[in-house]
Amino acid sequence: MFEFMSIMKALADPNRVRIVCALEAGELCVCQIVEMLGLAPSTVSKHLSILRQARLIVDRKEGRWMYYRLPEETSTEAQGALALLRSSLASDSQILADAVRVAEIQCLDREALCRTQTKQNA
Amino acid sequence: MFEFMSIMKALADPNRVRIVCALEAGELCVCQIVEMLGLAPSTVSKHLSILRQARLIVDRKEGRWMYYRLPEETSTEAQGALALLRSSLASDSQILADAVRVAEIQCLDREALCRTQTKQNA
DNA sequence: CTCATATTTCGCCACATAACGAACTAACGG
DNA sequence: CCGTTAGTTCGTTATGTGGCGAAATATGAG
Repeated sequence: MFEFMSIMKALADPNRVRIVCALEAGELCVCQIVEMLGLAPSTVSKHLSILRQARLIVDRKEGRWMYYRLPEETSTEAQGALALLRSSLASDSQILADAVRVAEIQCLDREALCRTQTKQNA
Repeated sequence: MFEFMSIMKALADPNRVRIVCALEAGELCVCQIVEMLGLAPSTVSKHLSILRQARLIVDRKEGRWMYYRLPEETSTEAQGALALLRSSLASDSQILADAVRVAEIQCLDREALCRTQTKQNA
């Protein structure tokens, strides 16, 4: 029950749902998620922490950057919840708009967002 | 997104999750749910209202009593969420204990149960 | 009609949570 | 070393939410 409740509470916030759905396309670093949501980095970091504790996302550190992605393996409850998100929001307008925005952000990265990242993305 | 969020918010409270799971066994009237949760009738009524707005439960009025049950037909999102609850909490200790308690409550005379509550509250 | 019963609505309080900015930590480049 | 950059943690604030009791509503009994 406790684990299930932490998953439900994690997914009871629209910004956290948007993060999870954005990660369907692949891993993102924090600054990219910050740009997508238009929230302060500290706020986004808190959201990511809540999603990670619910085992809905996993992280990977690479130098100064922190990358987040959906887990390959996690609890049955978390997998079920992720499947529910996928089936319920696949054609949601907000989620689709976010996907477009994320694609733009990944291009913008080369110019301005994370300057040092230009080498890696090029 | 709005509908999905209302479902997630509805299921982000353990007492509401307990209500939905209890209704797996069949419909219950408000006073039976009140007895199971041990909360004030006004609190339970609010929970039921939130679940109903999320289309996770439906109601049926019979005289002075209000019966709640799981919907035969509802939104795809709600169906998926109910399925997630079923698969995630089928063997949860709290949910199992509630099922036993509900069976006990159903054996009691309904009017006697409500009369007892009234006297306790008075 | 009036009274009792079952449920809901309202008003209030305590606590949880989402947001921000500031301060802190970690990693890289001089 | 130092300064810069990416993230996190901390402190504060505003809003949301769950709880209760009292009042309101609706129905049935007398």
